[in-house]
Amino acid sequence: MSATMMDIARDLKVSVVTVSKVLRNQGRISEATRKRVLRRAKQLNYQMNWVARSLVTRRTYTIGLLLPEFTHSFFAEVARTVAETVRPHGYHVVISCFEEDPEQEASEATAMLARQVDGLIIATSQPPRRLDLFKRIQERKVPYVLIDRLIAGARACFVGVDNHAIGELATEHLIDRGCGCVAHLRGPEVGIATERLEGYRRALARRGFRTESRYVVAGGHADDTGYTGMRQLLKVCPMPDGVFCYNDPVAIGAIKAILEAGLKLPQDISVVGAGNIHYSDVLAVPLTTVDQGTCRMGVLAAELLLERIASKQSMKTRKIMITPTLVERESTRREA
Amino acid sequence: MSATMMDIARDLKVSVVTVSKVLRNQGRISEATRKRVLRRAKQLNYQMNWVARSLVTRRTYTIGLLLPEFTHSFFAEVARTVAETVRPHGYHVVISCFEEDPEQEASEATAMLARQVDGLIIATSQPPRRLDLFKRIQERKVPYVLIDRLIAGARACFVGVDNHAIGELATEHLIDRGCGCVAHLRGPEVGIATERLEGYRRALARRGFRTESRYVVAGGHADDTGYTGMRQLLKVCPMPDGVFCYNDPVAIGAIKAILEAGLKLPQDISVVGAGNIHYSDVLAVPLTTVDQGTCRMGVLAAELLLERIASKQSMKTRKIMITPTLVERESTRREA
DNA sequence: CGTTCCAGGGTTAACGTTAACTCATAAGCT
DNA sequence: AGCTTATGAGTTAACGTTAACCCTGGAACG
Repeated sequence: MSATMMDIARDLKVSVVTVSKVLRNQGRISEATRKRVLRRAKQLNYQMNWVARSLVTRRTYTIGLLLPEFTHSFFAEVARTVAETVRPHGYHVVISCFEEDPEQEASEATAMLARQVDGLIIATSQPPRRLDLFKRIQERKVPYVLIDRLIAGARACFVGVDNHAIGELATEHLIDRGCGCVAHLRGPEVGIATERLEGYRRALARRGFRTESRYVVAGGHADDTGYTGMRQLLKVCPMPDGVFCYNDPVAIGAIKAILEAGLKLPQDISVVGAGNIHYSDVLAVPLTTVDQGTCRMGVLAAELLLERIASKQSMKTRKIMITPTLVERESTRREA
Repeated sequence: MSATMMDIARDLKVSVVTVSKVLRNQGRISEATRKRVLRRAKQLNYQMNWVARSLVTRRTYTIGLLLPEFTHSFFAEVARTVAETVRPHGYHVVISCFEEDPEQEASEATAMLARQVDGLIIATSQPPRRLDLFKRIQERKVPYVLIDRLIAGARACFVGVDNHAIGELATEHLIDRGCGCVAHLRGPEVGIATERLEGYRRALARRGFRTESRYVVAGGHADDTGYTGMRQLLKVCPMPDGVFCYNDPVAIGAIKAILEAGLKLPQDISVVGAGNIHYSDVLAVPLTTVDQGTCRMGVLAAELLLERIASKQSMKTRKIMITPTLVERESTRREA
């Protein structure tokens, strides 16, 4: 079908190896031969077959990115930065999304290993039910980096954000702005959400408040749970005057419920989200949120993985914790 | 490193081919041998090397998805549905984003071809400056499907939405709702935006209005251009009482500008977007928009590609046009 | 008893490329 | 002249699988 090195070699009556050397700029080749090879390659519209090359070099220059979902803008952002970071190094990214299903996560990871990826970046499902998966990856000696979601006790590289700090930052900001009753719309039962809740608790305690369970409402990842959760909070007496939301989508849902109830932001209730997703600043009420350094996370994970791929012997595992920062917009009061 | 069929064969004193046959469920193998092979494979934690298999079968079971950007939720949605559609057929998806840069598009496509993808789905950059790219793909006889963005005159399969209809639907809806002065925040200089503008013009003409250039403001893909564009429109005299926005992000930006100016939606101005992106219904003012059948687009493109991959001889090219539908929410007036 | 047939394997040669050598030839040096 | 050295190739054998064919021994058949 398409031209191979053998075609070029036959046409030019040289050996395939000579062609290979020219195309890789390796070995000693006379200028004359080099030019002939390159010309013929261009004429035949030659394209290297990476499958064949990978088989012998044992490198695919492909890294696998395993995400819970595409459409969550946090993960989309991660995917973009990872791809951009590895591209200059000649790597490609295969993305797969397992929809928060541990079984699918395992099967997707297996498929990637079978396709001989050079490394993996994984935002693993929570709670991690398939620890055998990581044992298998480790056995194959394929380097991998966990991102965003840590596996407790695993000896693996990790890049994520300090979720305790997120909770503390958001809650203290609300208190600083004069909120005397700060509620929390917490996320699902996963480590990262629990840590944010923990940060919320610590901040309250440090400022002399008690955590009251009626002000902590369980929820999920998406905006619908923020909406229903907020409606629930509005019925609590006394009504909270500040809400720390697990993430921005939840905060968006919460804001919708608040406005629907005829209340004003931030006069009646202040809201803080987390994530600093793209739309959070074009909302009707631009969202005060905690930036978790999404781009830096992608870049750092990618760089860490490249480093691990380059250094054959397993370096000691590293855990990188990004320090979150508060982004003040208009969903929290200005005055103290 | 990791076990190969040869390891299994050596251990069991059978030939590699026997192992291969067992693992593929092909050829005649006695139950006894089959069991021995499978057991040993499990013991060794054997994983098929797809690179080697692909080299000989000439199929990678990988399809390439070439997108202008990840983070735009439309493309993220497409990516998700494509991946979900092809997964049951054993295919994987390699996504690459070229950031609206034709050169990068060409180089990413080349890299995918080199990696021997079985097919390509491309939302090509606009205007398509690298037609040679598609000639090269065609020469290689790799099936491909264009999505969302068509190349004028190309003999290629295509799945997209009827952009004229989007413009007409949105504009007529605004007129039906009593808007006497409908403006348009148009997108960038690409075919798809021009078609929406054309639909806007046609609808105006059909209802007896003239298109006035001062009510058509140029912009881009993102919300910032919607914001600045709307601020510009608000200064026009008389002020429009209805705006058809090129897409939802632009509409979100426009709404922000409108609210900032102290005007009310939909009482003072009605806004229609296009795309029906996820956040459009959780905004402070839920957005009336035109749904472009994003999921169906992904599914149809994937199915079309699979069909083309399956049927070796090139079937006749097909162009599938999705009919958009209006999704009425609260950014347009109810009363006529 | 010879022939056919089939189950259950095995052999050989790819697939397209690269790693690791080897081998002429000519040039440079003593 | 005889030795080393550099140059510009070529040879051979992988990499891990599969396609396409070939073989053997026994059962079935007339």
